[in-house]
Amino acid sequence: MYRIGELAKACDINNDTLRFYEKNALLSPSSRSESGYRLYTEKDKEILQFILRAKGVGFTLAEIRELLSIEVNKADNACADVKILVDTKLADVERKLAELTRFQTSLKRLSDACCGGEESAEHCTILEALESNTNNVRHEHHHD
Amino acid sequence: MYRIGELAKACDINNDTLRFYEKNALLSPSSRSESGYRLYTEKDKEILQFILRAKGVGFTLAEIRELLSIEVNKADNACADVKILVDTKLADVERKLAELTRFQTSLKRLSDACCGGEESAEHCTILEALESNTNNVRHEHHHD
DNA sequence: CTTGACCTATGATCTAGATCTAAGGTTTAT
DNA sequence: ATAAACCTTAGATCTAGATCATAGGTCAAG
Repeated sequence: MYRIGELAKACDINNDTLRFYEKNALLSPSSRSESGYRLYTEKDKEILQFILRAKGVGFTLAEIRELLSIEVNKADNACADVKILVDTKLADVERKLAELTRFQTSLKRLSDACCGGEESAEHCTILEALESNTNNVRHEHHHD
Repeated sequence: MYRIGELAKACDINNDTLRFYEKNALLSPSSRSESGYRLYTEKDKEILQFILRAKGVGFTLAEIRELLSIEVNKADNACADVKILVDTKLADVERKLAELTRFQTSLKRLSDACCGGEESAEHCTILEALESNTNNVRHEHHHD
């Protein structure tokens, strides 16, 4: 069992952030002490770590609340609803993955162009690096 | 040449957001009309689209400002500085990619468990789905 | 039994990012 | 030449997310 300060320190966040997450239905301590202190279990800690990771990749707290609410349960006929939610988030994640992969490619290209190869780019910005692998996406150049 | 309203509409954002980006050194119109109207070029539009995509994958405006400032120039001896910045962002992107890939795996697992296979999970949450491919990362289960 | 480090609750403050308000100038169409 | 639809500026407001301030209860150590 962790008290609020212990859990906060273990996960490198502020005590108040834990109270904030509780008020916003993201994570409640499994119990309270006699005198009202919050008591968090190991499981609570895992949920918190999930929240922090999800935040780190750009999910909003509202989205994280949804993710945490997912309960795939064969006995439950709300299964279709869950599947829709999961598949929506999955599409979201995959869109981000695709976009990030483009950034990765561009940044690699810039990194290589820089200081490295003797006769590479004479002048290159992230925009140009990105453009060179994005032609087929959206723009129609009508430069005639 | 786009006027502010035209560019905003084309990119589905608010006029005020463009003024905000200008004030915050992210994107300035290439010129002004006689009467002071902002005039944006096609190039400006590309920068804006870059900003919007970068935002979409979780870069802050401050980070985007840095990315836009990257100018790999062989004639410029600040090249080492640029490389450090680029490589820092690259590491950042790759960390996000790894994390997102884990979410993708977990969500796929949930999606498959749900409604699909007749005898799959009886009860499964995102946490459990995530744990099952994260054992080697941090937790030590001592359930004996 | 009191000091200091912790905890409680409520409500205010801060930041980033975006949008809105107010007071007025510009352009286009009638 | 005037109404409608734009544009300008400066500054206020809003949201999400987090942190701080205040006033007080709890608890371990001296």
